Amino acid sequence: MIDLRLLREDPDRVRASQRARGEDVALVDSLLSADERRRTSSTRFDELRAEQKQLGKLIPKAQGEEKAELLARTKELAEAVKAADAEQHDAAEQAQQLLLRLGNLVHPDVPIGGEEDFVVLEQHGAPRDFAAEGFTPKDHLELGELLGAIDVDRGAKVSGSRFYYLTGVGALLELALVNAAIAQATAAGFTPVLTPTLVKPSAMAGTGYLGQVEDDVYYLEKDDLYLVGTSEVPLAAYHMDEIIDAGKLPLRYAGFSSCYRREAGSYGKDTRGIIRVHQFDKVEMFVYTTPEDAEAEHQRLLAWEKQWLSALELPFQVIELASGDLGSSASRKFDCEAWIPTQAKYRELTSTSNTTEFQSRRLSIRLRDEKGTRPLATLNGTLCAVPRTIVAILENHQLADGSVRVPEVLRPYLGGREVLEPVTTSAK
RNA sequence: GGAGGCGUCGCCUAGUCCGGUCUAUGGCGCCGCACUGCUAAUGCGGUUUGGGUCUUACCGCCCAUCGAGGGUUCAAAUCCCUCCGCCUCCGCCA
Repeated sequence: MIDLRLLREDPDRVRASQRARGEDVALVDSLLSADERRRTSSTRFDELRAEQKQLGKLIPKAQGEEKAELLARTKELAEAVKAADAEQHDAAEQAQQLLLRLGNLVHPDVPIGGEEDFVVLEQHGAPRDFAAEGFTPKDHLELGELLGAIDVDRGAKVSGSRFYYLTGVGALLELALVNAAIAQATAAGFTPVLTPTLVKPSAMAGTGYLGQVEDDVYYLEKDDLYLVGTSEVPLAAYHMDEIIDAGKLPLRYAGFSSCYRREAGSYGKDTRGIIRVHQFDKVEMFVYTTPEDAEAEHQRLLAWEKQWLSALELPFQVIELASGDLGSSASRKFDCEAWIPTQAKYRELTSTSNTTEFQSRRLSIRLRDEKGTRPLATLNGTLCAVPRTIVAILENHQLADGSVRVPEVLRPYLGGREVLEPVTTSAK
């Protein structure tokens, strides 16, 4: 949600932002007139209500004919107040509905364009030359099956496509990744948090996930609850309806939770292996800070993501997403993409967004400082999305015999193991 | 799932039975000022949040806000209904 005052004072800026997103520009004018109506009707209600209160005070003191007259007058007034209240209510509701449809303001430095118009900012490490090493790399699923780490067949049998089991070293690898990620985050001052994964509509809407991506969200109708697609949701809603003392900022949380995504409209995409799945675990960084500090914090989140991928010894690049690919809540977004040898391309492993005051306005989270109370800024960034990280590790660190070298950062969490070996006896 | 109790402007709390004198009481905390070698103490004032109005700053004023939403009434913290949350007890259960 953006500031209505800003919309009134500088509608062109909001129009430009909507245009950059490829979203409805006319929404701005609908919103302007809805806001106008809201203010007019609320002023009218205020006036009528003030009169009603004034007259109401006279009634207990009045006597006889005078009292009867007053009662007749106030009765009339009560009708008018009721009507004005309904009108005011309706206008406010309508304005709010429109306001919730508006995306966040796009940061001025964001490249304009769609999904293909991202800009590569940096590259770290270099893809391995398997030809020079004398073997053809296996893909993550083949490796995962050799290692007894990944079982998609039984995942499909039990739960359907895009589900999987992590077994043996696969399970251990996830736990090692999660522990190492939480260790890095904790060392950086984050508070580790295990979150709910079922949330109310208010939490889901507040974080901006009930708009254009609503189809991608699992919903439990019987209980009116949503399964979160990321712990960003419960972490953002954690401080819903609160006012936070500015001295406590920034608040940094490292959430760990399962994430659920319907992946609607992705039929045929990434059907092999565990690149794109309906359920996965993820360590997510989430920060509440001042609007003034938000851009610097965004760079810090990106730096922590780079530190993590570097520690895993993965070749990756950093891209800045274009305006049309931001999602409604982000004003700016950077992804880190790791090299996937068998696909010969970089794929998203982490993503960090500066959502500025968009979520805090929707969730009614404010800060209090010497200037008063005002919305704060929220930011989020992936630290470790488990399945894709496993994909990248298996493929990039594989050896000719199908075993996989363990990056040093994970060894303490795998009992010192340096190499994951193929299992000889298949469980199948 | 069943029965009962509770929800007041940071925290605690008065008010709810019996509607208007509530512009919501008092204490604690916090902020400002005064006074005092310093600290402490004391005194005075302020201290929910949101919307609107106004020279979009200050001051002021108006309206809403007593868990949320409806209803009754000229008038609701107070009466009625629905929902939410917390607590106690019973039942079931990993």
